[in-house]
Amino acid sequence: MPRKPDTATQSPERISDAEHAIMEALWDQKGDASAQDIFDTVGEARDWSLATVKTLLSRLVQKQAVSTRPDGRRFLYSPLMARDDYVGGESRRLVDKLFGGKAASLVAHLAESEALTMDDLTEIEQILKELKQ
Amino acid sequence: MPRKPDTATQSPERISDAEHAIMEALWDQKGDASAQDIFDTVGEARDWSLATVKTLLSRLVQKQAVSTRPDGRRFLYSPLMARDDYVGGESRRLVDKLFGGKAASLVAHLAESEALTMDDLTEIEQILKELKQ
DNA sequence: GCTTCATGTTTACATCCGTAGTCGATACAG
DNA sequence: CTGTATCGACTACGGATGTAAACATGAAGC
Repeated sequence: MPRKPDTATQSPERISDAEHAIMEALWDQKGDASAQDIFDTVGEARDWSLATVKTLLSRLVQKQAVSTRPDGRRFLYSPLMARDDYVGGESRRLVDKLFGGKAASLVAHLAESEALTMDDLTEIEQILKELKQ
Repeated sequence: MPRKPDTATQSPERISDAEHAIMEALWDQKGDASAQDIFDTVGEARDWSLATVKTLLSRLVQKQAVSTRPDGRRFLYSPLMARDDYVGGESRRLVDKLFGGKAASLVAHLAESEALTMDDLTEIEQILKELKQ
């Protein structure tokens, strides 16, 4: 199976769902955070053990989505990927997969399926107005 | 976002990426299709063997996303899930996961990240206009 | 100096996913 | 009737994922 070199742009290694939760915690935390910090942030909510958090963190490090900096006995972790980039990437994936790459189709779908409230509509109009001139 | 508890109809079992490709073929095919038909449609594009297509089909049947109808010695497959529902579900998942459930935020992001062309913008405006009155 | 605690590393394991080969039954060619 | 092409069912297998325990090591208390 001659696998394509996977987007020449090195390795944006796919981030899993559980890993994403960790990333969110890191993005929140603004600045470095220890494994314990992350655990305190997401452990409760997701009902994860500290061990699980550690595993996810090390996988993220492998995937080069998170960097580490030694701080005495432990590590401090910080995201290597900007949240915006991640969000953008995921959004694009969805649009490509389900809407033939046309973002406008997504919006159309959201609108038609009533996933958008009247408030949303107004808000979007506002955004468009600003963007357009 | 007062969203309903997820279609009371129990488990819409998650559909994987590869499986989704099969679903697309089924949705296209309008009407029943045999495994061979599906293979002819997606086999080439994804470089899958007939065996792979069969496996994916049976997994989809298990997940109750596809139904079968015997036709002589073989089966005819047809989607049990409407494409719109699938698309809506996936879109919602993304919005929930990355935009705190606010669809307008997604649109805002697309706009700001220049994922929307000027044409898209105009098109969306048009859609909104129609939807709004 | 030991005991204990915190911390990263290694190992574990069930399930899912992508991908496909093999098997048993059947329809069809001759 | 016998060989062959088909078809679905079953089996396979490596890698990813979710979840976590066991382990090694150094720090810190006493």
